[in-house]
Amino acid sequence: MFVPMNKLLNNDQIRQEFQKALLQWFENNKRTLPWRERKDWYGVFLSEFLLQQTQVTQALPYFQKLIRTYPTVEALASASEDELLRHWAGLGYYSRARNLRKAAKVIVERFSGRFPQNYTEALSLPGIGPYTASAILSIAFNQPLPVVDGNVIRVITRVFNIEEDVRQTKTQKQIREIAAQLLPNQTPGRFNEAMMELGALTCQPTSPLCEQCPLQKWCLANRQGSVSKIPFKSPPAPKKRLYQFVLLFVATDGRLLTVKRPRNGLLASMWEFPTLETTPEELNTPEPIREFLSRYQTAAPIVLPQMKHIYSHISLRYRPLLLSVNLPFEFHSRFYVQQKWLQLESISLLALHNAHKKILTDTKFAEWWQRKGFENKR
DNA sequence: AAGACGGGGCT
DNA sequence: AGCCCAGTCTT
Repeated sequence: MFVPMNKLLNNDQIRQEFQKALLQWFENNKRTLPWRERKDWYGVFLSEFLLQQTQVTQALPYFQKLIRTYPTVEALASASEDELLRHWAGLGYYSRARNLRKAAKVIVERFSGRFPQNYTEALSLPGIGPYTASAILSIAFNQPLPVVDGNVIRVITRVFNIEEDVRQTKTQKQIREIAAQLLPNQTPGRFNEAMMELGALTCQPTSPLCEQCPLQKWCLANRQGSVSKIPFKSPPAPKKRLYQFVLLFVATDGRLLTVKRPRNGLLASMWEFPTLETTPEELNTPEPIREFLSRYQTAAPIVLPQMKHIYSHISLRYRPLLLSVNLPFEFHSRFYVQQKWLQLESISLLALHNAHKKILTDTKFAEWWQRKGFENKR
C-alpha cells in the first residue's frame, strides 16, 4: 500500500491553495438546489435523508413534495407513518422514511425541536450514521467534521492515487483520515459540499472531466493516467432470484385485500398484495398451489401473465392470481402486520410498492377488471 | 465484518 | 445486462 505523504497533506501553504481552488470552483459551479436556498437546518436534515444512496435529480421532486407537506420538524414529527411512506413510495430504501419520522420525533420531544449540536448525540438519532451526522453539522452549523460519501471517496482515491479496494474497512479508514486532514477549519461545510459537488459534476464515476477539474494539478491519478481504474471495488455479491405468486383476493363488492409488510427487511412497512413464495417451475404451472388455495375455498384462480421486477440485489419474477372470494373472508399470516380490504381507487392512495403497482396498470388486469364490471357499479 | 436494503441513469 | 451511486441498520 502506498499513500503518498505528498505535500498536500503536510504543507500548509499547498493545502490552502488546494482548498481555495476547490472553494472557488464551487462558488462558480454549484447547482441551485432548494435546500441550499433555505438557510435553516431542517432543509439540510430532510435533504440528507433523501440523498442517502440517491442522486440529486432523483431526490429533487421528493424534497419539494415533502418540504411543502411538512414545512417544519414539528409537522414531520406528527405525520402518520403511512402518509409519509406514501410520499416516499418509488424512492427506495423505505426504512429511511420510518427513521426520518422517528428522528423528527426525537428532535421535537427530546431536543426541544432543535437539531443536537453534538456529533455523538446526532449519531444517536435513528437513520443518522457517520455521514449524515457530519453532513448536517458541517453544512447547517459549520462544525469542522469531514464527510465521506461516494463522491468524496472517488475524489480522494483519485487525487491520492489509492488503488486498494474501497470496500475494505482499512481503505475507508485511510480515506477518512485524508478527508479530515484536508478540511479547512473556517469553512468546513462549504468545503464538504464542494468535494461532493465536484464528485457529482466533474470527478464522475465514468469519463470524468479532468481537463476542467480545479484539482487537476494535484491529482496523482491524473498524472499517472490511472483515473479510469480508480476507485477500485471488488465485485459485489451475485443477484438473488425470487419467484412468487401474488394473490389478488377480490370480494364480491370489488374490494381487494391489501397487507402491510413488517418494519424491517425488504420493502419495510410498505403495502402490497399477499405473496406466496414458489419455484421457477411452479410459477409456470400453478397447479401445486391448489392445495393452498383450497384452504380458502376459492374458485380456480384467473392466472395473469408472469411479470418481472429488478431490485439492485434481487431479480424478482412473479405472477398475479385473481381469486374471487365472499366476505367475511379471513386471511391469516404471521408475516404481515396489518390488512385492509380496499376499493381500487383507495389502493392508489396507499404506500403500495412498485412491483405491485405495476400489476394494477397491467393491461391484462385492467381487461379483467373491466369485464367484471366493477367500474360500472359505482 | 458482512449482508440486506430500491431505484433510476448511464454505458 | 452490468455498474454507478449524497449510507445505515441488522446480524
